Amino acid sequence: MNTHTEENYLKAIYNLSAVKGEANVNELSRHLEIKMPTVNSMMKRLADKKLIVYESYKPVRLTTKGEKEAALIIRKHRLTEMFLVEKMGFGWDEVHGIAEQIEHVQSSDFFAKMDELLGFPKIDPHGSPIPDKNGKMEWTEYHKLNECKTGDIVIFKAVTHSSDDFLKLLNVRELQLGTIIKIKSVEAFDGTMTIEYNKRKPEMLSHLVCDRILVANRKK
Amino acid sequence: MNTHTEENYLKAIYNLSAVKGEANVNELSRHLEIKMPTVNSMMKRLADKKLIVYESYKPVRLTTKGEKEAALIIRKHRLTEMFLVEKMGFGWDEVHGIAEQIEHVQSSDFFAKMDELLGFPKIDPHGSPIPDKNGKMEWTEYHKLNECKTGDIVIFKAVTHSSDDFLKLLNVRELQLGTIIKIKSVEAFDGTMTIEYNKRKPEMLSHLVCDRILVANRKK
DNA sequence: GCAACTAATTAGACTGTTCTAATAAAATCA
DNA sequence: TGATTTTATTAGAACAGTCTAATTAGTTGC
Repeated sequence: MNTHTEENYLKAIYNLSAVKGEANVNELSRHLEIKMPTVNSMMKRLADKKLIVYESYKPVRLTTKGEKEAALIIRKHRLTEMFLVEKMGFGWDEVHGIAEQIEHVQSSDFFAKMDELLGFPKIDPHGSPIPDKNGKMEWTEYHKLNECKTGDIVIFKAVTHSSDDFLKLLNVRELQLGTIIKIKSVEAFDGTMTIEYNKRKPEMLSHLVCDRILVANRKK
Repeated sequence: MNTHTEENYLKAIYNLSAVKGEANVNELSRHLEIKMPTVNSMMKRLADKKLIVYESYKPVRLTTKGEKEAALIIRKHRLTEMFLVEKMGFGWDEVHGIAEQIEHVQSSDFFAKMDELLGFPKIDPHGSPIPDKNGKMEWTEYHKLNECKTGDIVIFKAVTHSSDDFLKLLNVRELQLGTIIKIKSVEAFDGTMTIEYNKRKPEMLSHLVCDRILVANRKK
């Protein structure tokens, strides 16, 4: 008996927890664009339902049950994104908002069919892993482009944020998942990187952009 | 700024109006499985928004505005049903419930893409016409199987109800849209029809079933 | 360690959507 | 036409989800 609303709270807690293992009311409020007192009262409700662990004035954590529910919503979201890109011809910068609506559809058949038609994908169009039917998810060990040094050659594997504007910036520069990137130089002052790929002329990427790009060393 | 709820009321009024041009509170209540006082108060809200014409103790009618909104929701519903059947491999008996959820997605791009991928279909998997982007819909002149006489040969064109059970009954009997049906006899007492099609042995269909099957004379 | 700031909570209100119980109007039918 | 049944309405309550304003608890910086 999940409401749309509850699912959005769980998803937000899940995403924020990914970094620190917990989320505080203030962050949730900003992320969901819902005022703090509202978030606060919802935390009590989620705690009553044993979906989160909540004590006054402390950050919240998902319970095992809450984590599983959140992961399954994220599974639906990411399967949908993949379907929209692979089977319907949308761009990776167009699918987030649509998937946010479709993820709330209550029909396991529907998502099972997507999964099957896609050949049981492990990642979404942004390189993020798709949790399995039990809510288990495996993050391959990537690192941020930011953390690379001059001379490194790496493969673009995923983005950590999927905002329209960010993805369009990458589109314009023809940077796609799988692109092999060579770091030509790193500006000491502000972290701006100059990179080369696809035999194009060098591109410069700001620190903020490099912080949102995940890469793997060029082996496999 | 349509809510999910409002859309469901409009759709119900639209569907009930198809027959008589108007709908009363009692019917709406049964159809939506929402109690009469709730429906009643919603009628006032819809009237305030100029979506329906409502006077106490009288049936409601959609305004031009309300009719257009309803038709556009039905467009989304039927496009979705067609997509689920044609592009995802669902059966015509499986798609109604899923489409009821997806029809509320707010993204014209999403439905435009479906429409395009489907080659701009004019009918849904149950033979019902899909309203165009302006909410205009054309019903070809079909008649009920019920109204046919012994000896008539007709083509199965559409169903007037899409309940699971009804469609499964047709599945079991291999009755599909396009099937050419010959009426062998009609039972005078209860209207049961004996029909023949696809070179199978004759089948008997109850009056209720025949009432929900729309057919065309066998010309075009 | 206190002042100032930030984060979190409480209290109370409002909207949307639903309900039940009671009442009233309209329709039916004998 | 008057009694009965059906349909519709009003009144009032409830819950989910949101808000603002006021208060309290923690945190940070001298």
